[in-house]
Amino acid sequence: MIMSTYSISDLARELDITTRAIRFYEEQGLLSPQRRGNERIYSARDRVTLKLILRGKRIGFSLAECRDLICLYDPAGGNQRQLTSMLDKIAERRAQLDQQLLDIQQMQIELDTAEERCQAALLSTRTGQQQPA
Amino acid sequence: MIMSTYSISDLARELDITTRAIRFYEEQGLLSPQRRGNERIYSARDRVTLKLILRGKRIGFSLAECRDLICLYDPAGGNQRQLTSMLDKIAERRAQLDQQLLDIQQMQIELDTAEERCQAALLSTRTGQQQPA
DNA sequence: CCGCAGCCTTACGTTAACGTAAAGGTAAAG
DNA sequence: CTTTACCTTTACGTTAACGTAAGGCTGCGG
Repeated sequence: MIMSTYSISDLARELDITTRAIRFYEEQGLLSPQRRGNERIYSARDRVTLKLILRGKRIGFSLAECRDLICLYDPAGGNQRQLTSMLDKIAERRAQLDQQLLDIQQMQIELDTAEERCQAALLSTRTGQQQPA
Repeated sequence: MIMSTYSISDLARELDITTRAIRFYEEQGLLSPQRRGNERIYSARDRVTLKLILRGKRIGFSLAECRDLICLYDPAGGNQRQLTSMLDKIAERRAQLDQQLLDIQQMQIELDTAEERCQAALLSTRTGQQQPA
C-alpha cells in the first residue's frame, strides 16, 4: 500500500539496504528527513531521493556525484553549469558502458573457447587417458 | 614495434598504469614475471595477462576474480567447477550491465526534462524576471 | 667521479562506503 | 514491571586497490 510517511526501517526493508546506510547518506548531505522528536520521518519525496541514490550507485556514481544528481531534481531548477557538468558525467558513464559491453563480448568469446577446451579435456579423460590428481 | 620482453615501465607506459600497480598485481598472485637478478622481465604472455586484468577490472571484477579468470587461460585447462563458477560471474555481470543500461536510459530521460526546465528558467530570466542571487 | 634514470624492497597512508559495537531512550505487549 | 522491538548517537573497525615516501643498488653519459 501507498504510505505518505515511512520509518527508517520501512525504507531499509523496501529498498533492501541497511538503516546504517540510510543514516550515512543523510550524514553525507544527500537526505534530510523530518524529525518527530528524535525519530526520522521520511516522506514520499525522501523515498524517491533514496531510489535516485541507489540508481546513481548502480550506474557507478559516487555518493558525492549522487548528491549533485539530486540537486538537479530540486525545485530550485539548478544552474546551467551544474547541469552540463552532470550531462558530461552521464556521457562519460555511457562511454564506459560501451567499453564494458565490448569487454564482456570479448570475454564471452574467449570463455567459449575455454569451455570447449575444457570439455575436450574432460572427454579425453573419459576415453581412457590420465588426469593429474 | 613488437618486443619479446618488456621492463616494468615499458608496460606501465603502454597500458597507462603505474609500476606500483603492476607490482601489486604480482603481490596478489596474478602475475609472476621472470627475473634477471632483481629486475623483473615481462614476457609477451605476461603482457597479455596484464591486459586481461585490466579488462576484468573494467567489467567490474575484483582482482581476486581476475586471478580466477587468468587461471582459465592457463595451459592446464582448468576444471569444470572453476569454469562454471566463472561463467556464473560473467552472467551476473551481464545482468548488471542490463540494469545499468536501463538506469542510464531512465536517467537520460529525466535529465532531458531537467534540462528543459532549466532552459525555461533561463529564458524567463532573460525576459525580465528576477533570479535569486 | 657526479649525477641522473630506472630498478628494487619495505612499509605506512589513503579513500569510499559503510559495518559493527556500545550505550541508551521509548512504547506497546504480556 | 519486564521483555521486545523499535529508534537514537557516537565512534572505532574494515576492505580493496593502490599511493607515496624512504632508503638503497646499478649502470651510463659527461
